[in-house]
Amino acid sequence: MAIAAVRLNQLVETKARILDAAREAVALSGWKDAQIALIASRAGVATGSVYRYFDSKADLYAQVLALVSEREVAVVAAIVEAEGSASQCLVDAIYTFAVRAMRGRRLAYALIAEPCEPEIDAARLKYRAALADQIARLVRRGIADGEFVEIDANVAASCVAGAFMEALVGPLAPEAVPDSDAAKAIAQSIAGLSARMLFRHPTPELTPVSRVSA
Amino acid sequence: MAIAAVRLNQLVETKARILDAAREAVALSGWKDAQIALIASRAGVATGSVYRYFDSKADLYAQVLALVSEREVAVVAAIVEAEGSASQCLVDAIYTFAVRAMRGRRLAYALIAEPCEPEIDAARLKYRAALADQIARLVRRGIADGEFVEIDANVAASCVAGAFMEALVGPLAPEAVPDSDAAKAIAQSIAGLSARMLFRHPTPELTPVSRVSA
DNA sequence: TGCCATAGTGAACCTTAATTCATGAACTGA
DNA sequence: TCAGTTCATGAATTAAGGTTCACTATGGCA
Repeated sequence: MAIAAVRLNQLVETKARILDAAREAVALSGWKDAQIALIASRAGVATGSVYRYFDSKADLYAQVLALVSEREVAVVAAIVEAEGSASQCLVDAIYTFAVRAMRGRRLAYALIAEPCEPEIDAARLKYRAALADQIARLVRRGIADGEFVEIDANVAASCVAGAFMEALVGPLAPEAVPDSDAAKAIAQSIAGLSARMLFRHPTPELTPVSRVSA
Repeated sequence: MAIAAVRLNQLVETKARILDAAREAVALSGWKDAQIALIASRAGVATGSVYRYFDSKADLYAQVLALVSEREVAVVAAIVEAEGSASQCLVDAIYTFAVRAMRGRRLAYALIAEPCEPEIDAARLKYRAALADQIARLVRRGIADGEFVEIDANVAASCVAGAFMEALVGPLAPEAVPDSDAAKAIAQSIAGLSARMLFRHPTPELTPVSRVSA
């Protein structure tokens, strides 16, 4: 007995609205606003309704994280797969990630660094891992092409990911300046440095190219 | 009206015992065991007594963190101040930090990466910052000596600190192998890579020297 | 039109530790 | 020895949200 399409649509829409409200709340003022009752009211549903769509608070935020993160990982993945030397791709990937993060500073800060409940924090680790996985692929390519030093790709990828994420934390902090020119300079420094650790030969300074589609 | 010396000693000792019990509990099984009642019983005092020595749970763990972290930061600081090129010091500092962390794997994991309550997490950030500060001093030295690329020392230090900490997380995970030979190799990779991003010239492979005193 | 499955409601309930505090013990100096 | 003060105790309280659930509203379908 199939449920009417209209009704199904309704369900999907409501779920999306809750996810949206949750994302917005975090993007606006971080984890302190990540309360079920608050999200529900923002989404225009009752508190209890949230539990028709999500098993728990942790589940809800795991899905929010997945939603946002998948987009970022996809952007990085696209650059990883793109034309160009591994070195250039790596710099571009990091630069693009950094620029995008700074653009949605508050949300990025929450998703990357802001102290939050252990359950949610655990979900963040998956995101970092997924990102590191993309980097690792690039590392393998660079090693194969002789551009990068020969080293365990996973260790290298962790180092790279850790480097640019940690360096981003300061600039992402809610009170930091969202200024655009300075931000670009910082992103460039971060990308240059983070990638540099892998270069086998002294490489002519690579100018990072933002490959942001939207 | 001075309190008798004996009594004062008693107080200091009790406080130390509570701190110790807290550290041990975390070192043994992480934040899930970081409950006041449990710590109190481990320390051989009543739950309420903990509050004679610490304002709150967060305060207690902030002090535990400070205690452990200060030691690590001091070890790094000593290496930062030591003889030798900035490059060699940097490699040594990271290597030593990594080796020490792996030695006290469970505790290091808890202090660096394990999901925990927001209040405690916030205290961790100070530790990271203090460590980054030490690295930053070394970066400045390296730049002044012409060994490192010219770059904002704080950004560079964040990158370096982020790189080796992130790369350590995997090996520090409670279920990871505590094996000693493999551990050294990993520590060496991490140190080599993390430092490499700063080198101006292709540097002959530096062999990290563990400068662990104890 | 009336039935029924399904979604929505939101106040009440729980859970889980942190925190408090009334009480008593112990030690101090006189 | 005795009053005064400090310290220890641990059961009871609090707090803060997450989660539940008995009830209502809705909309498709015969």
